[in-house]
Amino acid sequence: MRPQKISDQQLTENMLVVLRARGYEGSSLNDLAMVGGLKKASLYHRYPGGKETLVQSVLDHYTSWLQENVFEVLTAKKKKPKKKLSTALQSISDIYQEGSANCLYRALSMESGKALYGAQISKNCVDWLEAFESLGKDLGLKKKKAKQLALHSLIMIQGGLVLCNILDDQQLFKETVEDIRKSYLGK
Amino acid sequence: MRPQKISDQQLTENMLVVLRARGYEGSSLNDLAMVGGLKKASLYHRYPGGKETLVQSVLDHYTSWLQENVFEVLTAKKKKPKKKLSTALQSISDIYQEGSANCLYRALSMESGKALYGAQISKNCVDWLEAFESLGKDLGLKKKKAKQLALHSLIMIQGGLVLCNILDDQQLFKETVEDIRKSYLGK
DNA sequence: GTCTATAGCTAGATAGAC
DNA sequence: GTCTATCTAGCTATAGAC
Repeated sequence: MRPQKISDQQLTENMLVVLRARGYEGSSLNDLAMVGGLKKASLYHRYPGGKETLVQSVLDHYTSWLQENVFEVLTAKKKKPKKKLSTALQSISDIYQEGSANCLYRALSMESGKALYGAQISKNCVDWLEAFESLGKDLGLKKKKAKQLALHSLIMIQGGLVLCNILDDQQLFKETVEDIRKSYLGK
Repeated sequence: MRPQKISDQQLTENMLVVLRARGYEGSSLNDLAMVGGLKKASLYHRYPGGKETLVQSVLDHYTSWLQENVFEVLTAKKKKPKKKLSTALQSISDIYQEGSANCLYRALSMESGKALYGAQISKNCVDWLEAFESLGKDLGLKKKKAKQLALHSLIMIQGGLVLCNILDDQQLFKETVEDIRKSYLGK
């Protein structure tokens, strides 16, 4: 048993960089192995199921991070909603690197990835919507308005990321996040 | 000289379906030939430059359509702005098939496609923003507000398409388009 | 203008040495 | 646990028959 060249955690994070930028078909096992300093055959030791399970693992890691740092923050009891919003938006800025990094859900939603991961990505987006809806109710909004704002927040984030990526303008993403904050604080 | 099996126009439109759904890397020449009822070798007769020029041609066609049916509509002189907005939004619903079809710009903005077409896609998005800004001014908005609404419109369309695609909910896209209309009509 | 055949390469995946 | 070597299938692209 040789020592691991790179930890599972670090490897997953490095592969996430490739996957969110190039998508499922665009990311070769060669690419994914290289960012871990490995040869592709080594990936089959860690992921015996091949590319499909490898990407699944990265997707699970990404989703866990969002659940912990965004969804659970927003649905926490006995915390001030303004503070929860602020923490969640900071986490969102972090995971998308101020807009310079894509959303993995979107990267894996081209037709090939969609067939494999579409169902769970869909479910994860529903979790996003429910978490933001919970925040809206916490702020005293009616259910319908809370639902609207939640949907609006996710549309703005996804659209902001697409445009920030195309126009190469991180300021645009920053403003998008601020617009979401204002929409909740009623300004 | 044998007769063409399929017109250039029809072939381009069929290949657009593949490209917007699968992106650059995800669309093989086999796939692209098949939707035209051709073999891939035949594509090299029409596109001697290979895949890169083929996709370029589809992208140009797509951009021309947007310019004619959205941008030029919005910047037309001597037309009522409310009517121009209505026509442009209908065209947008049409080209995205009520949300069920992706934006080609987004599909080609994964890393591989971005290297090839990123510059012109960026320029095309700027054209979108300028066209909607022109509409805003036409409706009597100040320049800053007109710029804001234009950016908001494109973010909402892109985000709405991403979410409509992930959640498989066309009603969501319809509402997104209506939100844009309301944002211009001040409701 | 379209086709078959094929070149040259890279993809995902596996076997087995160390 | 990682590696080299290799398999098969698919990719882009080309040559040449019809």
